[in-house]
Amino acid sequence: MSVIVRFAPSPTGYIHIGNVRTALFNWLYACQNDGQFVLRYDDTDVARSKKEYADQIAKDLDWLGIKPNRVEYQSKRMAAYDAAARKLREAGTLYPCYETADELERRRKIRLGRKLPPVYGREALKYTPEEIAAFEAEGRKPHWRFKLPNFSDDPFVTERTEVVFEDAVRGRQVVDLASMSDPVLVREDGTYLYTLPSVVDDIEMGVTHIIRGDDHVTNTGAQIAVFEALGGKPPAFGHHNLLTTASGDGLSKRTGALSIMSLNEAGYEPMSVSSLAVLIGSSENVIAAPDMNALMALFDIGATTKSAAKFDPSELDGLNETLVHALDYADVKDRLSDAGVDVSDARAEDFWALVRKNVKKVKDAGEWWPIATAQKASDATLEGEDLEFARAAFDSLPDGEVDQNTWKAWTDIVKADSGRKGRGLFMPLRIALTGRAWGPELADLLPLMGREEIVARRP
RNA sequence: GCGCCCUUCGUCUAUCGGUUAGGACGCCAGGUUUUCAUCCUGGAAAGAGGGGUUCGACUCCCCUAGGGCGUGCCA
Repeated sequence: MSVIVRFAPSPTGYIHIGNVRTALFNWLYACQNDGQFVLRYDDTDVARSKKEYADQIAKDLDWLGIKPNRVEYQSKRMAAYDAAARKLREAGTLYPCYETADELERRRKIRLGRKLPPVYGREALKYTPEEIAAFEAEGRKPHWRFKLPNFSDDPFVTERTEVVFEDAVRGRQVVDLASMSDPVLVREDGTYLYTLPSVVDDIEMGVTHIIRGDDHVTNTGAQIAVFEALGGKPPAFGHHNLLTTASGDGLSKRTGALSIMSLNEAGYEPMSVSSLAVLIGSSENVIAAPDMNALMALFDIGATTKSAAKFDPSELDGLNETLVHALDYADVKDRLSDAGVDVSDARAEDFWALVRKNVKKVKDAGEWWPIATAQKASDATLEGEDLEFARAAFDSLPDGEVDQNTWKAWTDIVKADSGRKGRGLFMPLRIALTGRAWGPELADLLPLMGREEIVARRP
């Protein structure tokens, strides 16, 4: 049986590293098993779902290298859900409830006050036809709950109350349905909550593995019950651990700075984002995988930890740096151009080979381009003895073409003239030439600059 | 409140009763670069607390503390 997985975001916000972790787990699992990846927008909540978000999610996934084999929108599949709901109503497992939100809230509080789990008491199952008629006469519309096959009010009737499933990361899981409320499947306005559409789609789309965050573990019990009520075979499950921020809070949808979109805009490589998202919280070392195949080789859903992992955005910097240091010119040419590097200049390729070791992001190379190739006023200032030293040094620049040997020849002369050496010798020259106290190898930078530029930078 | 899960260096983690508790990132130091960065080498750094069980516990059990998740007409 071929593997079919799905990533089912609700387009109610931008996705962040936590969401993308789930997407990547699914994508990698599908790739490892020669399977299919379905992108399914869970957009049944019409009030909060927006096309803008759905579009951005698609872009984000594409940027990361996730190419869905199939894209679906739940908002376009209402007929299938209607049919499923009808089937459940006929079987008597989907029943109408007329409580208002306020009433339910009141009951929850009462149960809480009695130190009881705040589960729905199935009051709606006991309505008389007269009561229902009265509700309808008031103009009240019902919402519909799924009757969990969990317990009976009759103490002599013993029904199954536990759902057991084997989880790919957490092992054998037991969910006690007795501690859960019958889930609402249909809202008062007739729209569906995610539970029913999700199960209907998983069945109809042939989903074989559901890989998602472990905040869904308890849900899985009810979902398996819905699968069975619909005559479907529950797929395999794998619930990965969740990420928390450094302060220990769960990642929420609104942590804007951590959205994939903003990470992209900040200049991070997609593979550094993917590497961190996939490898953190697993027994694999967090390293920068250069491409998706390398990451796939590292990924093992069974190696995921069960406890929440702290996600530190600054880890991205280190990962990105090692990735960038190994990037070839061809890989970054377009982006260098965007960053202000003149890629029509013959020096551009050498420039990249030299400067990549000194940048954390590809776009940072843009700052070095004018320093390396065009006259740029010095930012840093030299004073006193260093200034005098530098001026004298520039006057003794050797004649002839500036090549890779020039730096050595030049500094040998300057060293003999001034008696300076080491840091005292090089730092004033570096600062005079580049305006910075750090940067690429000067021996290689000089030929890029050319004689005119060097001379023009005499402080 | 109730239920489920979790707790090893700063961080992500390995260990499946007997180890000098290992690795990676970060950090520190040394080396290379006659400079900074890059690169190389080395180092410091951990079993939440308390009870058990056992010849022996990071590992098994219980309690406490801390954390995550769930408990929605959200997904």
